[in-house]
Amino acid sequence: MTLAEVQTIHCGDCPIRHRAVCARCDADELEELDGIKYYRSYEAGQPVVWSGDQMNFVGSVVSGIATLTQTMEDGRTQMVGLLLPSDFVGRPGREGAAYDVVATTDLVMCCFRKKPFEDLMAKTPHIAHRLLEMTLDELDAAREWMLVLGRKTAREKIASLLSIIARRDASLTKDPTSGAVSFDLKLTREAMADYLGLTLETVSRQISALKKSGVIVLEGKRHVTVPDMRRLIEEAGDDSDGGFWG
Amino acid sequence: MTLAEVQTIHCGDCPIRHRAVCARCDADELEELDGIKYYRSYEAGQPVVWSGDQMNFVGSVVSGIATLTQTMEDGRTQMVGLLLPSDFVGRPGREGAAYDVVATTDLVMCCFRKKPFEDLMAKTPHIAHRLLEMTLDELDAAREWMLVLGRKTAREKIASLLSIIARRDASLTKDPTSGAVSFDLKLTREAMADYLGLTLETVSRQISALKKSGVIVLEGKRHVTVPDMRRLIEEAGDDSDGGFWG
DNA sequence: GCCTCATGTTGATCTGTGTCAAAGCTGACA
DNA sequence: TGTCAGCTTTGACACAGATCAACATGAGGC
Repeated sequence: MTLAEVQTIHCGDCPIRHRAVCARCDADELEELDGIKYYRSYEAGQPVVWSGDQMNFVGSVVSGIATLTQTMEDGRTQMVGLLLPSDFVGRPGREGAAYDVVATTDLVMCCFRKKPFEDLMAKTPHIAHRLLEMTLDELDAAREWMLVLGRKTAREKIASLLSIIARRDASLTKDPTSGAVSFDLKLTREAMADYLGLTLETVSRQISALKKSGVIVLEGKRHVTVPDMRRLIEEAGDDSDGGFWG
Repeated sequence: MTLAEVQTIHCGDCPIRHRAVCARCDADELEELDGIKYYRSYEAGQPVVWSGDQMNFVGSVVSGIATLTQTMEDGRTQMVGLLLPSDFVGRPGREGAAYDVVATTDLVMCCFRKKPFEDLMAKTPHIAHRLLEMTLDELDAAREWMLVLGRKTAREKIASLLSIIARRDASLTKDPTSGAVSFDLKLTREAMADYLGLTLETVSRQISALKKSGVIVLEGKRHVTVPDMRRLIEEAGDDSDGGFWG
């Protein structure tokens, strides 16, 4: 299924609106602006927007996860953001996207084309304000990540990523007596390397090192338990009070 | 002069409005919203907002330059953004700023407090839209910089920074026959290192290396001439078509 | 002029991370 | 059951960039 073939389906009842656009407004605002709400579906691995394409819509993730990546000609790649449900992407009217957006799971987005989006912005100032807030949050997160990329050691980078995942991951479990936290790493070592500006070998080695010093406990390759979050945060250097994942 | 002592002066005629907030709207919009426009002045080196302070206003730079930096307890610092005239900063109502904002030259800002700012956003949707656009531009620039920090070599980093400065610097001169471009580097080697996640020694060495291979010509320490921009962009790996500086 | 201090350059050496290579593990599938 | 492919770990080695140190340059003040 190519980008061109993606179905565009009108929807009269977008489940995302209360979390995303309307998170701070009265319930049913959007329903009154009929004809401007759409779904789009993408399969895992499919590009949502490819760097250089016209990005002619604004979309909010309903379900699934997408990654934002930048790539150099020689193949070096850097992940620059994640889109989780309720996050936004898109610059209607902007020539050429700045980075690739790829669905890493099956993905559903609620999309607005240029004109309806501009109408929406003009008619509902509180939605415009909420969008600005969300964008500023993303900007803060991106800037925090710049410190990780520019100044932290490999070990600190891994610890930063783990502590941010631990804070953000909704499916995490917490042991009430010990306070230990566990979660599934949904990333390959290579994906982690792309977030952190490292090689996958270095990621693997540093995870082994954190395991050996007892900061984390691994079951299998992907299930992580953190016996003491403070210890992990300490390893991260400190940041870790907001972060890349929102 | 401490932050608390900064004068807050009502102004009825803010010269920045057409470049910043109103860049895409009819001329005199702001004049009709009297009583919500302010100036603030800062001396070079003075903090505008210190990380952890309440950031209780939104400000647009009228003149001067400020830097945004993040610092770790052990002193490692990473520059995460620049504020040039017409740029914005601030999150009214947000507890604690995410990073330090410091005036690096004498600085004048046009500021809005929380309430007037929210009124402005509500009453003038085209200004709200313009603010969103500007914030999205900054987000794109931050993400582009993440590629530089995470994946580029020292030499590529220097070339990236120089080509971005060459594109952004208003005071640059261009030789009409040869196409050579020259400008003054307004940054110390240390500041460049903080942008690029390097040490100042590495910055110095790589500048010398670029000079030796003829990509740039130096007069004194700070005046740079680029005989062939394509050559510099090639050295940068490629990105360099938007960038950190706006 | 001379001193001082901030900024910049260069050299020698060290080290963290990349690179290349081999082998282990796990789940899918025939 | 065996095989295969993708992911992960681990080792040996190389190298880019950090660190430590010495010296150069240039502007400002006396």
